[in-house]
Amino acid sequence: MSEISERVARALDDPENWPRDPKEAVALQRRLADRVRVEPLDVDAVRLVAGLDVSYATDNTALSAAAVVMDVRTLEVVESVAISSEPSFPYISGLFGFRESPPVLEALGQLKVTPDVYLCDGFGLAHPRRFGVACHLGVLLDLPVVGSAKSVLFGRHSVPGEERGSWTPMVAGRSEVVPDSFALADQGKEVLGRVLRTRAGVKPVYVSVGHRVDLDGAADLVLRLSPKYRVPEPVRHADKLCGEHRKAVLAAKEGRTD
DNA sequence: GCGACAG
DNA sequence: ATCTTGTCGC
Repeated sequence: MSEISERVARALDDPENWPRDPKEAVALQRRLADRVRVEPLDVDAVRLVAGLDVSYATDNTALSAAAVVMDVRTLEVVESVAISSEPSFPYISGLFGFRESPPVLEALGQLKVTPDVYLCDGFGLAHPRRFGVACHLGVLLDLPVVGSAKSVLFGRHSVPGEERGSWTPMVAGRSEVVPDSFALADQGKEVLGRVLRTRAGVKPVYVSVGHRVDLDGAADLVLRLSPKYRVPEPVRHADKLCGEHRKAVLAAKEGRTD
């Protein structure tokens, strides 16, 4: 059994990790948020990154999760895993981790290789209680996790330049576009994440720390993983894989009428 | 009380 | 997230 499998099993098997209603979930987030650690990440030392994503059926009765491990330097897929399951928690903005983590953990448990860093399709610290899904997975596994989201949930920010690589800080506060977020950050406002232009002239992505990384390292990594498309490659591949997997499972089910 | 609200 | 055709632009 790999090192990841053991961590996954510990996380999934502990009933304390899986509240059955939103009220308990919020309370648990507040407790787990204290365990998040921000620390430097040497991106040059990173080799394998696992992109994570989940695809849901329209009727909300089925889902598929995928983990795609890529070599940061060559952007080649080293290993990919997809699993199917059923939703165990409703989608509630702010409680995303409770819905997304179980299937993602299940997929990670089947990995043979050991990624250096994990990349989530969602937020980390840029969250009302500083506990987005990237923090959630990071704390449950105590492994480095980065969050990269496609839209904003929480945080004020200005618009970065149009060229690839330009960015602006996201500071604490209700989601809103402000004239100059660098000025706000200089005023001592808590920096929660970074609005990063991964592709010239295209809507930016929102990067934040999940666990055991820092914002500079997280943004550096996301930019390196997005040489051509807006969404970083490992997440892009995981998105495609879990979508295909879910459809394949559905087709197989209908074919057998059981 | 009202509006906002990752995937 | 998912359901969907065409369409605008590099």
